[in-house]
Amino acid sequence: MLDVKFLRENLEEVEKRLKTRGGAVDLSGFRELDSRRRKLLTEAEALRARRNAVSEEVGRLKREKKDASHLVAEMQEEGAKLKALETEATGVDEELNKFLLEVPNVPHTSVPVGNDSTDNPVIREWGERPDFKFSPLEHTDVGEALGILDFERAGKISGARFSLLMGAGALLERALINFMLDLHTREHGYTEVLPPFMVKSAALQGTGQLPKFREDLFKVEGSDHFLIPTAEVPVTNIYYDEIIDEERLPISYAAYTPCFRSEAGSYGKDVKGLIRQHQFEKVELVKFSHPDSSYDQLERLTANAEEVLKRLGLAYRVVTLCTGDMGFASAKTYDLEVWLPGQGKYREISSCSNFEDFQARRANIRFRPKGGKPRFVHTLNGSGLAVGRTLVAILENYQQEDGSVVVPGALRPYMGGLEKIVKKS
RNA sequence: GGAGGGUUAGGCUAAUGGUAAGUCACCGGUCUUGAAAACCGGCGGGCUAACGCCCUUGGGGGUUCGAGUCCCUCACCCUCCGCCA
Repeated sequence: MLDVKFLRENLEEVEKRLKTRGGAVDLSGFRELDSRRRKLLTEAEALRARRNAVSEEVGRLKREKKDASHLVAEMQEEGAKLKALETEATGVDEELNKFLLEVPNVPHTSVPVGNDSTDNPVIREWGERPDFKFSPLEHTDVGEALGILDFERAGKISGARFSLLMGAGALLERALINFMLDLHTREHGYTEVLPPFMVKSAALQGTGQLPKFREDLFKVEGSDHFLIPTAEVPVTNIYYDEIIDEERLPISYAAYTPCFRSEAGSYGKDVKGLIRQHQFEKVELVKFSHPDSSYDQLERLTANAEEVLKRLGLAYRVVTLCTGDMGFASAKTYDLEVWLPGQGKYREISSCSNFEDFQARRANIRFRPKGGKPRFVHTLNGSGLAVGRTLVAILENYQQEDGSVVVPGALRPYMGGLEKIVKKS
């Protein structure tokens, strides 16, 4: 959510910059709503001030055993006026709030202007793409041939966009989770968190998924619970409505969770394989930062996610999302894209964002500067990494001509020393 | 599921229906060579150039001239019982 005062004072500039995100941005209603709200507030406050003064006078008269009935009668009338005014003010307030909750974050000045993913500049590349002496298969073919991936049977159980990992496939997934968590907690200074996998709507509003993106979520029937679309939601909301001691910043958390997404509107996209699922596993990195250093923290967080790919020996590139491709709540986002030889493309495997105070304002997460008033923190997060897609990358990059898959060295300690996944006879 | 107790500002804690008192921590100041102590001030949010004014006692609603306090409702926490991995 944007700061009302900031919006009031910079409306034209904000509108101009939000337009670069593409889509419909209409802030024209703001001025009217804001001034109506302020006018009603002033009127109601004046009435309340009078009521408070008169009530005090009534109390004084009663204590002195004097008659106060004329004042009481007067206030009974005034009370009705005040109530009407308050009802109207509450209405306008709700309208303004509803409006503000749907306004996206303002892109940082360093974000390139562009329309879509084709305008995202590549800022660095790492690693060698493997050179195959044969035509590399997609991960679905590799996995199904090895008997470690089963989409048919997953379909019987849960329908489309679900998967079944068997044997070495399930072990590989578990190894990746443990490897990533160990790397971030032991070497990058993150504290491990295992949060709830269901959250209430207030938490989703805090991080920005609600109210605008309800259709992307799975909701539990008959209660105010949603399945988390990412660990960002429960982990960022750990400090919902809290004031954090300044000395504790930055706070860095790493969390493994499954993620659940309805993928509404993505029909026909990535229908095959593990790339786009209703349920997938992810290790997420979340930071709470002092506003002065949040962009340094974004660089560090991104580097921490990249380290996973480096240790696994997977070629990747880093792109800066242009204004038209950024998420709703983000001020700046880097995507990590891993090379998938089976598809012959780079595919997103991590998305690292600085939300500045956009989420902190919604979730009321503040810190107290030395001797000063509480200020909003900056929140950041990034995948470190999407586990399912990492498994895809391993199957495609480490596949052998005989159909086996070599286990990257970094993962072998997590797989009982297994060096190669082969078909079980 | 049943019974009882609870939720007040960063923490802790008070307030016969009369307009949120105190305390600890923290910040600033006076004093001091420096520090501590002591004393003074500040320490939830909004509006205002300022003086001030308004809001804030878990959420929502009601009664009342006036609600932390009374009533209704919801949420969460604690204790006990039942069920349960």
